[in-house]
Amino acid sequence: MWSFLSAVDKIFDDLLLRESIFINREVLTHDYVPDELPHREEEISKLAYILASALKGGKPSNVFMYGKTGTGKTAVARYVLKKLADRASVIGMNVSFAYVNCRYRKTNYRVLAKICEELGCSGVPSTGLPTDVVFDKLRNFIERLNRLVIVILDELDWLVRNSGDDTLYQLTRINNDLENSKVSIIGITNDLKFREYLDSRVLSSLSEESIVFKPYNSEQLYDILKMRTQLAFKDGVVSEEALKLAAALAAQEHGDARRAIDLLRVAGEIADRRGDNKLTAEHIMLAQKQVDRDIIEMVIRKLPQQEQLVLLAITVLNNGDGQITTGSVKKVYEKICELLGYKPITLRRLNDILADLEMLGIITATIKSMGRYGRTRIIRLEVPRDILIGVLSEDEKYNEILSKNILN
DNA sequence: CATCCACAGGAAGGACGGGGGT
DNA sequence: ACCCCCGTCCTTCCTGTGGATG
Repeated sequence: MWSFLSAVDKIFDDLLLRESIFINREVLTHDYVPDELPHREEEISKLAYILASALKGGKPSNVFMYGKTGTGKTAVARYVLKKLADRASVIGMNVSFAYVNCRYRKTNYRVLAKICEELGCSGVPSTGLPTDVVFDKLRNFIERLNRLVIVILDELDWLVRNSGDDTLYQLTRINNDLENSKVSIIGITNDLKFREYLDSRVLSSLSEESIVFKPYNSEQLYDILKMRTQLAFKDGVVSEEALKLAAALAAQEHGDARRAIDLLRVAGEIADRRGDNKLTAEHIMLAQKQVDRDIIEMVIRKLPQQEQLVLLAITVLNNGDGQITTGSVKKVYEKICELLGYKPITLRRLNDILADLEMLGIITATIKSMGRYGRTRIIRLEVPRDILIGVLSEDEKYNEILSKNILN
């Protein structure tokens, strides 16, 4: 009894006294803008050079920034603009910024509404007004601001793919109707092919200047992690192997710094939870699995019902052998609808959903011609099946479908 | 070499809920 | 109270197409 109690006490003590290995976890979150951006000196000076004309009262050229995810595009933009704002306030100059991530606001109206919000132009509801009315409102507001306005359109490809480039065209021409103010646009995208979708007039005016961001290599990622580690963790808790492994893993993922930092943060959380006072390569390995899983689960949970049903059909088919085609998905999907009592959607809509799932990276689909036997998409699941099953089976009805063999 | 399969994907528009201006 | 506009899903109708087959 005596020893039992003390054992329990020990557990409680451990839990209560357990200290975090973090000193500042915020440093490893996505919104954190570091004071230094290692290995992006060239891009920073290029952007700074372009924007510098603002300080002399000119209108900076519009800039197009390309590069894969996690290559520092957004960080560089934020960093340089922060410096510009600091300098501008010293010399008593007025500059305003509007940052919009088009991935989450991919319609013309929503992008304009967000710009209004960022600039402090009130009276624009989330819906209800005609788009051109919002645009006029925005333009008049900017004119009254009497200053330079820099609009950052991050992940611009999502807007254009979803809603075309009309608003973009209007934005690039807004200066024609402004007397007292000027607008510069910084477009950011990780889709290099995206230029092809743009109207040539929009493209030429948007890419007066362009900056290409190369992926980080393993050593550069190591430097970045090292720097963040010093700010985020207590001294000496993160092992060298852990940092090297995280850098190497992220380097494999097209040199994605965001990924590397995510790995470090999640690994730290795992270590904390387990009460370990050192962050080792093992924690990084665990984090690697966790990070993938988290992202996929979140995406799938947010999918509209019909998209989930289509994904369910693909999951079911993925178990069988043979290629997954649009036709086979449709058959299984309709079977599922029948079993669950839903009204199935048409083939045309199904096509759009498949394209959507592909955009999200859940599947890949390549169009293949079978000659006499028609043309179809060959569909492949791009996420581990067990994760899909894990998320989908949270829903009782989906679980039922997954647990019985509905093929043939 | 034309044919023809099994779709791909554009265009137009409808239903519906959220939210205007007047 | 009225009508208008928007975004989201979805339908209907449609034209386009790579390449094995006859």
